Amino acid sequence: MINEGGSPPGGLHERVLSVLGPALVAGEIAPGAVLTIDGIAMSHGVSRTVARDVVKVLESLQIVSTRRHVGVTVLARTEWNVFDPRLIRWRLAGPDRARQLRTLSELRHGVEPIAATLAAANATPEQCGELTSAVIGMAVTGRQGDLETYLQHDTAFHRTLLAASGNDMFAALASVVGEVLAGRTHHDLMPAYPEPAAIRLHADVAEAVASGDGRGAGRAMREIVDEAQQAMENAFPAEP
Amino acid sequence: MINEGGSPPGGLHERVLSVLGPALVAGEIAPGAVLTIDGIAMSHGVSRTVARDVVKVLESLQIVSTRRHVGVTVLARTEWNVFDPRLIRWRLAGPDRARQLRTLSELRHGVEPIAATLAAANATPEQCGELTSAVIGMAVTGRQGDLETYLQHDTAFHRTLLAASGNDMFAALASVVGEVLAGRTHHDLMPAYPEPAAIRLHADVAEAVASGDGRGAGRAMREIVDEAQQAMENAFPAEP
DNA sequence: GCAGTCAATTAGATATGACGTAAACGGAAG
DNA sequence: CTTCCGTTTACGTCATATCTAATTGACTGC
Repeated sequence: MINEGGSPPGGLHERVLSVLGPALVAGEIAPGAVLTIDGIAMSHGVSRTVARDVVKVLESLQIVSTRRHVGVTVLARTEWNVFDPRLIRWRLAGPDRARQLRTLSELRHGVEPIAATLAAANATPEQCGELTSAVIGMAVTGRQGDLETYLQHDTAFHRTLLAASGNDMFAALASVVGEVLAGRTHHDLMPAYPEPAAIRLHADVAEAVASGDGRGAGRAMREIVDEAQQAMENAFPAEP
Repeated sequence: MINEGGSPPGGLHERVLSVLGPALVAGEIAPGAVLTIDGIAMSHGVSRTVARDVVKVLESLQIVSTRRHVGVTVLARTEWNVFDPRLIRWRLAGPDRARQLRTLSELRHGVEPIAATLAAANATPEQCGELTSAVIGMAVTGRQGDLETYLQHDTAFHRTLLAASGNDMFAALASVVGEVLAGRTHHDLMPAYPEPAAIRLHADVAEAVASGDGRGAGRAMREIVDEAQQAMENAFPAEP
């Protein structure tokens, strides 16, 4: 193929995936629907090789399953690997955004207090330093009303804390928490100037972690996520 | 290829994957190591097509990344999609088993109380029924010391509860919780006869969920997972 | 002697054609 | 009407060729 029309970014299959994936998670191709590899190849103007690659990835996300003579069947949402970052990104980009944010927020609500407690036992001195400098950054930019930079420090704080928990799976949720935080500030769910109380609580967490006070760290973090959860529920009221 | 030596199970690439995957998560092929698709194809006696499929899956798990002229690089563990059920299974089957169980147990510790609280608001009458019948099953088989059947009812209880939370991601953790519970009974971490107190707490959760008492459900569930976490930590003391 | 450039090499990415195989469908036989 | 077998279909796998990007190293110029 002589590359008709210019080929901008990464691999071909990524381009196809970035079309098919969102379409699937958005429900445009409903569960139970059946595609064929040749159909995918033709409708996207790529070879079977690429279509196969794409299907392999979707299969590994358990969004589809393939069977001979049947084709590529879209699975029910309950089968999907909803923890895959790619899937999360697609859902956040689609009509499911509000629901996904609520879901992630609830997950965060469960995980972060435990992570804080564990961090108090496992954090390295470097990580403690990162936590406090993140808190300082939050305090400074918060007073200035620079919400964007505030968000960066906030995200760094939570990422460091999750990593300090010493639990792989918690650490892997850093990007998810980042999404929730970003979603909040970019949806005008933050006051023009962050609550000094919120910053104070972050400082409490950092201090408790540094002094090995697991219970205290957990308690302070629980207050943080309680408040965040509240804001999220006010913004996106639960639907039936 | 005329199928030399008999091909028992699913696709070829699954067989290769079931060798390469465990080897990677076990650290037999250390992060930073570089493989080649042709090498994989040859060393497993399959075609490049199959090797490509395998690499695509490993890539989607973010265990490896491929770059031209370089090959297939094993990524650092921090990059891995540690929530993928396949990855979890491989780790549970390898030398990382104890650590993975502890990790999952901590995750469960965070998630289940929240899930119980949410379930109190969202559970359908059918789900409430399933919860109570699971509790009854636990009580009966517990008295008889039939730990295997007890485990089944216990697992069903937690699966139903997670599903009833109305949160996709919590529901997806059902298999993880199942692994933790199974790991516990199959490692002789359970008394010969389950604590009546534990069964009582499950009943409390079911009752609180049925009556819409979110705080009560969360509190009772927290006691359950606290106890479980304790047992897990006693069995696998934290290492530096 | 060092830096910048270009060509050769390498290995993955893609395209294509062929064959094998399992599953579903349909017609024929009992 | 049921059972069985052949046909069809679409994925699984293999093999080969070409394209493309990235690395390496030699070559040139300051």
